[in-house]
Amino acid sequence: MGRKKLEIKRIEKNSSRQVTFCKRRNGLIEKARQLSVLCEASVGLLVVSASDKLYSFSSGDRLEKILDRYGKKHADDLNALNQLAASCFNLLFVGMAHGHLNCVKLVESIDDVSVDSLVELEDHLETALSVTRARKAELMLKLVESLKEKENLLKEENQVLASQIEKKNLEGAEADNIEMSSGQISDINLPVTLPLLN
Amino acid sequence: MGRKKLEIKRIEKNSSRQVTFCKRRNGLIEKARQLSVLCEASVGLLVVSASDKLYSFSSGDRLEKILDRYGKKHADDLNALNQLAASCFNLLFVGMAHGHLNCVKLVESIDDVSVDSLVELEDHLETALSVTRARKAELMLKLVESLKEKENLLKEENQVLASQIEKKNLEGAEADNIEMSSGQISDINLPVTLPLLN
DNA sequence: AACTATTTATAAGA
DNA sequence: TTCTTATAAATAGTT
Repeated sequence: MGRKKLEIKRIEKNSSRQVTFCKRRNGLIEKARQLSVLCEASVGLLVVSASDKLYSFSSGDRLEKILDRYGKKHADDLNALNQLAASCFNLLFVGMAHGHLNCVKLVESIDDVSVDSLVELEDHLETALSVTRARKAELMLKLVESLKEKENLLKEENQVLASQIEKKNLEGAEADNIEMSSGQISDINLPVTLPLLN
Repeated sequence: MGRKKLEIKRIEKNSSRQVTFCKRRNGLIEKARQLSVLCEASVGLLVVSASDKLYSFSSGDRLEKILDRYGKKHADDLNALNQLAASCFNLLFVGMAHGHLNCVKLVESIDDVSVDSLVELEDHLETALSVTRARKAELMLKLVESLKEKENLLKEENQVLASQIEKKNLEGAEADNIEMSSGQISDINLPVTLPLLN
């Protein structure tokens, strides 16, 4: 869209590249904004220049809707994960949007000092989220399994009792050889409330 | 760029909105690609449709890989969530970093505002994740409750059966004093408390 | 999915 | 940078 058709490959001339970057970046961000407005879509855009300057756009107000929808949704896991991924990325973009969620802002480059804190942050999050959660899922599964097991035991027990009664009925008034199996009457001792995930 | 000038506000007509979304989304992604090629910039783009479909572009191959990995994965989604969280950070802080995806190149100095936005980001992320977790916990709880209910029904049935047998016994051979204790035979190891997430 | 009249974006030049 | 302008691209409405 200019005086000449431009091949899509790295622009060699330094100044041209810089000018084009500036123009096209602005254009891209504007397009992103328009898309989000016209079509009610969530759009997150992040651009990092060759000189490490960061530019971003995020359509901010969509996030809550997504999360809300997500929480209430009974869709399949993959779909849910997609949404979560969307939310996650959206959050990232939002977070980077330097304050106000709806406007395009230039975020200044991050320096070496912040690298450390970012790495730290990442570690912190990962630690917080990964190990304990896996552990919790494991325990939940065990609980469910044990309940199912218990259910089976009770069913068996019922069958034994039922057959005993039947036997009794058949024996009728005869003198009795009553054999009582040591019935497995299971005691149920479950936590009344389960501590929930936070 | 069309037959008529289009005001930038939500397109009311449903079909038009959808068509426009499709066209402009493709255009946007192509523009993002061009920018990254022409100017050697890192570009990350994420679009979520109103119907929660996810579209994305990333100048590195990281985003596609991440999403791809996701789609093909059948592992438990708690674990997947962890990966996602990690991936988000990787993408943003590492993958996006100017050109070379594995090293973060940073120049200028950080300001307080960006620190704040990072803190905010962390909050948002945790919120997003906890919504998911809460949903999962809810489903788990329902399962556990239904199992417990079933268990109670079986127990009642057992008691009825047991008392029938006892009655039989009393009728049949009165001389015997047979006492059936409802022995606590089975006791399944249950986690009494579940460690909470972070 | 195509088509095409228009609007937009932008490459080059100043 | 920023503006101007010729031209390439994108796309709104239509079929």
